[in-house]
Amino acid sequence: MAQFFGVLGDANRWRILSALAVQDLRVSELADLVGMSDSAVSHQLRVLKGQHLVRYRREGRYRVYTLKDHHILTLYREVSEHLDEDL
Amino acid sequence: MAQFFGVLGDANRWRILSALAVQDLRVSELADLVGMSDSAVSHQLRVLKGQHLVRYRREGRYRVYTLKDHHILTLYREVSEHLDEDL
DNA sequence: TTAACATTTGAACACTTGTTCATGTATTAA
DNA sequence: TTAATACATGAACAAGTGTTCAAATGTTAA
Repeated sequence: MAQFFGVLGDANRWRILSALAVQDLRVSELADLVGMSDSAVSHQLRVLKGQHLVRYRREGRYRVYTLKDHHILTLYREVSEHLDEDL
Repeated sequence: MAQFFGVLGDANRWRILSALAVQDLRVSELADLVGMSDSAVSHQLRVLKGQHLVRYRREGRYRVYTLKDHHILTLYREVSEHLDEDL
């Protein structure tokens, strides 16, 4: 449980998830979008995969990553509301 | 957002929140319940307070901590379900 | 088959985080 | 007022985390 939340406790990982919420993407595309190196993105995708938050399919020589569980968006909205109360 | 999730990314903080979900507690009681030092609990309560997850009221020379936002329990349940899918 | 491309992997490093320990502050009982 | 209690705080340290860089792997185009 704590481990799962911990994975969501990083801004770059949220950037990756947000990008994937819009559309499936290759690693290099993700890297460009979120402004990280390919390698850093790859490392983080591994972490996200570890919590079954993303998965990939192979397309030619690319790996196209996709959001595995859209529940995460619900989670995002709920926490947003919680945080709005903090003003 | 990431910061909020990061705060939930620690097992000891969840232990504290879980204990407070049952009943309001003083720092020393919390420390006993979760098996941490008073000081460690105090440090973590500060972190939780920073995200408006707990608050306290003074009672005599004690501080009685209480869950400030029970939404957190909903969050817990939702993530539990997500994690159950990972089998 | 070979070269180029896309991504992963592992080691190294700086940075962050959580705990302990010693000390400080606030509150009440004596 | 003083001593004791309850808790907070800050510094210090170990352990954990995220990034970079170099090298390895897998895939396709030439």
